[in-house]
Amino acid sequence: MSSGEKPTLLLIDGHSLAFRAFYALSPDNFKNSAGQHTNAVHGFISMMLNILELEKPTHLCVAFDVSRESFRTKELPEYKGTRGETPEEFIGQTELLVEALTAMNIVSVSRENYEADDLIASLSVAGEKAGMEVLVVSGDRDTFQLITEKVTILYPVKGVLNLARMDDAAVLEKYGVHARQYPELAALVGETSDNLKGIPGVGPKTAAKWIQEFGSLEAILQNAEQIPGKVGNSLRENAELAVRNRRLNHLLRDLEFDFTLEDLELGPVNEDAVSESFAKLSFRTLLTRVLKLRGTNGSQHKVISAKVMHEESDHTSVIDAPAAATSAVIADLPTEPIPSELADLVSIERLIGSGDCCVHVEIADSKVVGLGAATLSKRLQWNGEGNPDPLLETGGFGTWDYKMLSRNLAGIGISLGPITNDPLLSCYLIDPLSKDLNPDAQIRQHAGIDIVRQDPNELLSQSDPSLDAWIYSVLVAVTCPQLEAEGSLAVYRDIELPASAVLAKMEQLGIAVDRDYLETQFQELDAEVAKVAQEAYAIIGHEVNLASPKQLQTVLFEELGMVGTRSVKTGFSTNAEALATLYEQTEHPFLERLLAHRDATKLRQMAETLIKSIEKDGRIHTSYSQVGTSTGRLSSENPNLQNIPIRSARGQKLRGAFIAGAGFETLLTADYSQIELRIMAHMSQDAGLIEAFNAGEDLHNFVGSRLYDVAPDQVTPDMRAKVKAMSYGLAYGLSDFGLARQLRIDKREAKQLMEDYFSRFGGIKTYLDQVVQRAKTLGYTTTIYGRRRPFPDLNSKIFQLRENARRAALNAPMQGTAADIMKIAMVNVAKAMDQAGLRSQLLLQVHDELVFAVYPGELETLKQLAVTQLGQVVKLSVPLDVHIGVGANWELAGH
DNA sequence: CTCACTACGTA
DNA sequence: CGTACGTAGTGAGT
Repeated sequence: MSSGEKPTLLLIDGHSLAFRAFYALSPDNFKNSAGQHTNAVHGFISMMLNILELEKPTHLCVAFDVSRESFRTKELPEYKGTRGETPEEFIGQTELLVEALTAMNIVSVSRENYEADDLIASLSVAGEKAGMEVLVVSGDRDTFQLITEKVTILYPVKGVLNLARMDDAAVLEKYGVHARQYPELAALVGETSDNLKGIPGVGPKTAAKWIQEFGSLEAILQNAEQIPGKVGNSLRENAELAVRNRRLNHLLRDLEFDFTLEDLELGPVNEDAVSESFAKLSFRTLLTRVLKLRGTNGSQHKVISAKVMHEESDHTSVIDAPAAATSAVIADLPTEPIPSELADLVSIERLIGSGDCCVHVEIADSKVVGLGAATLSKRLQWNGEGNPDPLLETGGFGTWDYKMLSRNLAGIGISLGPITNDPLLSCYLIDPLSKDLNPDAQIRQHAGIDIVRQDPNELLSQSDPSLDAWIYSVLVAVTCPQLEAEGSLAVYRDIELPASAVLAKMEQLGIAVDRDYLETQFQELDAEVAKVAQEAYAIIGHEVNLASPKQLQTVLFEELGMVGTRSVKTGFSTNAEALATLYEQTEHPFLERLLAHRDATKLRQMAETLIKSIEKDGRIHTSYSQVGTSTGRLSSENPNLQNIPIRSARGQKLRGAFIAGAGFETLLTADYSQIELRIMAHMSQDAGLIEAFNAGEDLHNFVGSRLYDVAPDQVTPDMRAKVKAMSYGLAYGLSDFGLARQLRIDKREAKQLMEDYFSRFGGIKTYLDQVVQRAKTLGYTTTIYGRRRPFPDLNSKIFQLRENARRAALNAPMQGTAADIMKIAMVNVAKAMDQAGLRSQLLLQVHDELVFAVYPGELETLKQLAVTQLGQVVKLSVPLDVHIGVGANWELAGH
């Protein structure tokens, strides 16, 4: 251990980690020669080594429970009583683990009557007092009470390999209370895993709210009379439960030990001892890792890893044949040794030859820690020496999920250069419905190659970036010719690839938001929710979970005796449409409150989600999924900025939170009006619809005038609404039934409307029928740019499936073409802005709308540029109409 | 803890 | 019995 480093004490809850390891690895795969299971021991050591590697602690101690009995079970016999029997295969492994730890010179500790957490708590305090940083690995949230500036909990989340760093900020973020308050929250809520019941009706949210309000559990209990409602009663009745829980979850911090902190220091290991111990356990791969990580005070030269052997050569070491971890199939592919240095990779052409080079990058601790490059026949791997960043910034290679990599690299100050290929995108274009868009699944599917990622004896796979890079190369080599054969290579090269670079930038920019504004909105909505809920309860005379369709069914259709309209699986629907119908029938005031409550909770939740999404830069960075839809559209997530309310006045106010941000003048939106209907007009070549778009008249008025044989200015709002619904519905495969339901007219009238429509605009029907027919024959639909979507269900014997497929098929070319056009527009806009030297920024895409931040002085230029670029993407039989909006925020800039 | 279901916001 | 999405809450299951 280098003396300059800050001493760091790592404390591990032995059983907690051993159990996780036990469930992560199959016992069947891990037995020693005596038939004793060793999966928990193996997994534990592997995970421990992983933590040692990442955290580089100087001191380590592992604490175990002696048995289930402790002073806590003496007070409360049922404490932790819900824990099931220890699995048979686990028995004996703790002892083996302690032995192995001893062989590695690692101190393990346990004590009669105390739990491991008490030992950890006491050691943690001791370590902190001695000026050390302390890391605690424990799956027990009670340890959160130990968190201080110096003490961090590594808490296992989802999966074996993930440890969340819980410090005070993380606890506050996740639970809404400070770490020191966490046990008070747990005392109120209860802890199922410890068999501790909490206050009935009190969940983490309520508990956090109270703690925030009163400051402590004690204060809450003192002021219990002030707490209203059911939960208030519950609290008063069960106060002693909380007190008991708090007593039980308090960890002892003053236990003393017969060793000193110095005894916990990690030093070199005795190779023979570890070797012997691991031999008993039949572990082979772990030995290498231990010795490499810890160093040995035994014979120095026995352990030499493959990579070390090459170190003498240079920065980049040639990898010999693909690692043993890959399947035999890979060995069939030609490999040749390439003497190379990092510099050779920078002049990428030499490596590529006629093939395509791909890279795979691994990032950890804000650094590039792994870099592999490959063509079909060559694999190079960086060994960690020298700086690979310039290579990445030069670009000129392919990689999987450029957009994600670009964002991750940007996060650590590296700007990824332009790329040549992204097999994620090519695989998506081949099968936009694919459920498993990951490299291993795709190479199995497209090239029949099975990638075996890890030796079953190894919990933590050794990373092999060049293998990943090689997989990408294979995928590029297989999918591009297929795309070419299908006529969709241009969609890949000219649309998706360039769009991914534009999207990467948009994601990184994010959009500025006004946090105070959003918080005010949230507060208002929160008050409204509470008010409306109380009114609703008063009307029906009792409380009910207004968010529970099931409970609402009881209230509406049993207690209030209403007659349901639409049926869903659980009974009658309680959705807004059904409630509206019920309201027409009964005018019951409860329905009003319920609808208002739904509205307000939905908006409140959105406001909350948005607030939580604001990053340190004061902006919201959504992620666009370029492979998330079957039609070619984008989707937006974390948060979804493509469904921010606009229709209702109250909802629209949320848009006011999105602003241009410091240094920018205003927001500008550019949207295509009725783009899908225009595409329908073009594709169908229906003379009536084409004329409608070229007439310069309001579209729906024009169509209405044709349909009802009146002058355009004689079309009533009612007529216009019907025509509009009809026009849009067409593109979705709307039926007379659906049209009738939507317009609340009878089916006969709806049917008549459709017949009239088709008699005036016959080309549309012909076109739609032809789309479906073609899709039935070919098995897929295409957009005008060649994007395909397969339709396996179009010939299904099951009516429902076939019908669903039919409607989706007739819509896909229109929605897909619109998506293509918008993506091209984005690419062209970005390019034009660049060429014009504009400093304005493209920030968001919402299917048919783009949102820009306008740099001071660029408003007119940008307006012109946007109109031009969006409008001239493609020449159709009807013009592409672009509408511009300008305003200080998204609400004002909207249309 | 995960999943299906219901609900609801957008284009 | 209208296409395409993402998110959140409930309640029943593991």
